[in-house]
Amino acid sequence: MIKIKIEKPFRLNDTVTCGQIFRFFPQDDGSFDIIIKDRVINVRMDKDLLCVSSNKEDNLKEVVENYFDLGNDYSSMNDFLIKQDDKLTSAIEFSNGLKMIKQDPFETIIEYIISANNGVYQIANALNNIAKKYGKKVMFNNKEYYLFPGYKDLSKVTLEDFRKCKVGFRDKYLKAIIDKLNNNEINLEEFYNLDTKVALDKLMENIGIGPKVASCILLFAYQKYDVFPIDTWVKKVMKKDYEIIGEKNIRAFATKTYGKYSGIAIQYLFNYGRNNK
DNA sequence: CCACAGGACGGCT
DNA sequence: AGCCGTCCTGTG
Repeated sequence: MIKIKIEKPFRLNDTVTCGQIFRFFPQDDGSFDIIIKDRVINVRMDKDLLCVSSNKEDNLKEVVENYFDLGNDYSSMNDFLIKQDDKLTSAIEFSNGLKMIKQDPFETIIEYIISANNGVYQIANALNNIAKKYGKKVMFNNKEYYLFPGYKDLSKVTLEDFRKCKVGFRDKYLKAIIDKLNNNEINLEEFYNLDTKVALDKLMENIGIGPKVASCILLFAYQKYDVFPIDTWVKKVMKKDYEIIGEKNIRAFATKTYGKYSGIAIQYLFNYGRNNK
């Protein structure tokens, strides 16, 4: 067990539950079990301390600080967004301390391909099915967990196998990108350094990845904050609170107003919206 | 049993 | 360029 002193605003609960990640497991004591790449962690806040335990203690502090982006201060981004759109003021005050989680690129790609035309519960279910079948089993606090498999582990998985994991018609999308990765036709590392527009186009060359999915991948795995993933929820908010209708108009508004922090603005809007119906 | 919710694709204009 | 039927699973 390690304890990390929180120096900058951090809201663990909202950060975990606001829709960035799917494979987290709330515990009875209010803590979360979360599967991060090659380990399972348990996290909870105790005043200004983040308490973390894991089945794998090495580099735990570094891994957790990086995962929750604890080293970055979001206050200048927040100031920028409020200056651009004062309607965001209450959302940002409400969500202060919401962090952008840094996720594993491969898992993020699979997560969001599965997310297309799908509900949160089904997405989590499919991911857990895949992990249980093809990922490494880990015992943690007497509970069984499964790490998410890498693309090499999934190279032989057939369309029928994926269907059994309840991914539905997205089976062929998963197989296509996993084959490409195993044939070294895609380099997951290069997206970190690509310009957002170029990276979006490159991701969308893959079947099953459209504008929304590509934006989510860049936002959650590659820290590209200038994307604006437009889903039905965003469309509703834009219509209701901003009287803007249509993807094209929404995108133009977001680019003009939120600019390089568009993706963060969405997180604040969403987190505020879902807690204040 | 039917309606609906949730993005991307592909065929059509 | 834009519109729309289709894909699968789960819920109400």
